[in-house]
Amino acid sequence: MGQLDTKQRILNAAEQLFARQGYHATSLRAITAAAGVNLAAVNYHFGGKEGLLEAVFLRRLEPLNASRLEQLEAVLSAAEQSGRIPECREILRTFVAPTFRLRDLGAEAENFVALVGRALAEPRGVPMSIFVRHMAPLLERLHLALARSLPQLSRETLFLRLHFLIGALSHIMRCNEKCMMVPEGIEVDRKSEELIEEFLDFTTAGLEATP
Amino acid sequence: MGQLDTKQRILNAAEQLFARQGYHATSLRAITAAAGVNLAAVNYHFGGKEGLLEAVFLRRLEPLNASRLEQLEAVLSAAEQSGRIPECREILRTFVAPTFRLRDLGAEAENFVALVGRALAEPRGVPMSIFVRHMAPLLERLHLALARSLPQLSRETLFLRLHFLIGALSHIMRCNEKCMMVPEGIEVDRKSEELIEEFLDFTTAGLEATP
DNA sequence: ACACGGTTTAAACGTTTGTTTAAATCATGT
DNA sequence: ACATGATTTAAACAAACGTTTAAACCGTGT
Repeated sequence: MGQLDTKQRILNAAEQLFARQGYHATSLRAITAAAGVNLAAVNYHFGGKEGLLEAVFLRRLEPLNASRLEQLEAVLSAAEQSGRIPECREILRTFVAPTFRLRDLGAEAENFVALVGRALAEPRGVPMSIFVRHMAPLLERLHLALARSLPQLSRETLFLRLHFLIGALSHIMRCNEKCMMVPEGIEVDRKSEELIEEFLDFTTAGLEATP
Repeated sequence: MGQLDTKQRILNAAEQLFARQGYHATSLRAITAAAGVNLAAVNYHFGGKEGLLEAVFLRRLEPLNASRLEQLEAVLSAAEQSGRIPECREILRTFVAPTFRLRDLGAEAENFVALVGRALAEPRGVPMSIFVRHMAPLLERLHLALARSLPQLSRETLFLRLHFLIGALSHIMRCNEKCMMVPEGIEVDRKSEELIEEFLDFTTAGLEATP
C-alpha cells in the first residue's frame, strides 16, 4: 500500500511539473516536495530522473495507444469487409479522438496531454527519444493506412502532411488554456467532441487537398 | 572590432546550442566554450543568460517580422486597390514564406529556424514569453486580415485554425532534418520553395474548409 | 517475540549551475 | 608616451542539481 501510494504520488506530481515546466527545468526536489515524499524515493522506485519520465509516459501512453490501435483496426476491417476504401477522416479520428478525450478524464490526465504535446517539441534527447520509442509502431501503422486512403498523394507529400498534422495536434494539445495569446474576447473552451470535429475539419481538408 | 566579434561569436554559439538542446539544457559554459570566449563575457555583454536569449531572438526576428509585415501590407493594399478580397493563400504566404526562406541563408539561420520553432513549444516561461512579446503585434495583424478573407468562419473557428497552422509551422520548422522518424526511404529534403507550396496547400485547404 | 525484506528517512556526496569580483589587458585619444 | 575607459581574464562565489549512503522504520510470516 505504502509503495503504490508513494509511486503514484510521485508520478502525479512529476506529470504535472514536467508538463508545466518541462523536463530539464523540473528538479527532483520540486517533484518530491509536491508529492510529499522523500527525495531519495525517486531513485529508489524509478532508478533516477530518466526512469521517472519514462514511467510517467508509460502509465497513460500504453492504454492510450492500445485504444488508438484497436479503433484503427476496427475502422480498417469494417471498410475492408464492405469493400470500401476507409475514409481519411475516420482513420484520423481513431488517432486524434482518444487524445482529446483524455482531457475529460480530469485535471491529471490533462497534464499528461500537455506533456505529450511537449515531448514532440522538446529538444532531441531524453523526453523525445522515450516518446518516439513508444509511438513509432502506431505511427507507421497510421501512415500506411493513410497511404491507402489517399492514393493520389506521393509518399513524400503524405509524409509531409502527416507531420503538419502532428505539429498541429501537439501544439493544440500543449495549449490547453490561455497559453496561447487570445486576441480579445474569444472563447476557446470548446467541448472535446467539438474540438475533435474542428480539428478533423482542418486536417482532413489539408490531407485531401489536391497537390 | 573585438567587441562586435565577441558578441557575434556568443550569439552564434548560443543560437546553435539553444536550438539543438533547448534553453534550460544549455549552460553558459558550453556556449562560451563553443564561442571561444571567456565565461564572464556573457554577463558583461548581455547581462545574463536571459538577456542573451532575447538578443539571439531579436537579431533575426526583427528583420524577419519587418519583412513579413511589409509583404502583408503589400498584399492587402494591392487587393484593396483592385477592389478584391485578398486571397487567403497570399496572406498566409507573407507569413510563412520568409520563415522557410531563412533556411536558405546558411546553417546559422537554420539553427534560428529550429530555435523559433522550439520557442512555441518550450514550457511557459522565459523563452516563450520573450518570443510572444515580439510576435504578438504581427499575429494580431495576421488574424485580422484572415478574418476579412474568410468571413464565413466564426471568430472562434478561425482562431482555432490559425493555431493549428502555427502548430504545424512550428513543428516543421524544428524538424529540419531527420529529427522526425521517417518510415523508410522517404526523401524529405525539399527545396524551400517547394516546401512553402506544400505547406500552403495543406493550410489553405484547412483554413477554407467548410465548417 | 523475533527476524527479515521492503520502504522511508536525513544527511552528505561530488558536480554543475549562473553570477560576481578584482586584476590584467587592450584600444584609443591627446 | 601616457592616461583613460572599455574589454577580457582567471578565480571564486553561493546555490541547486542528481545521486548515493547508511541508519531508522515498517509490516509480515514464522
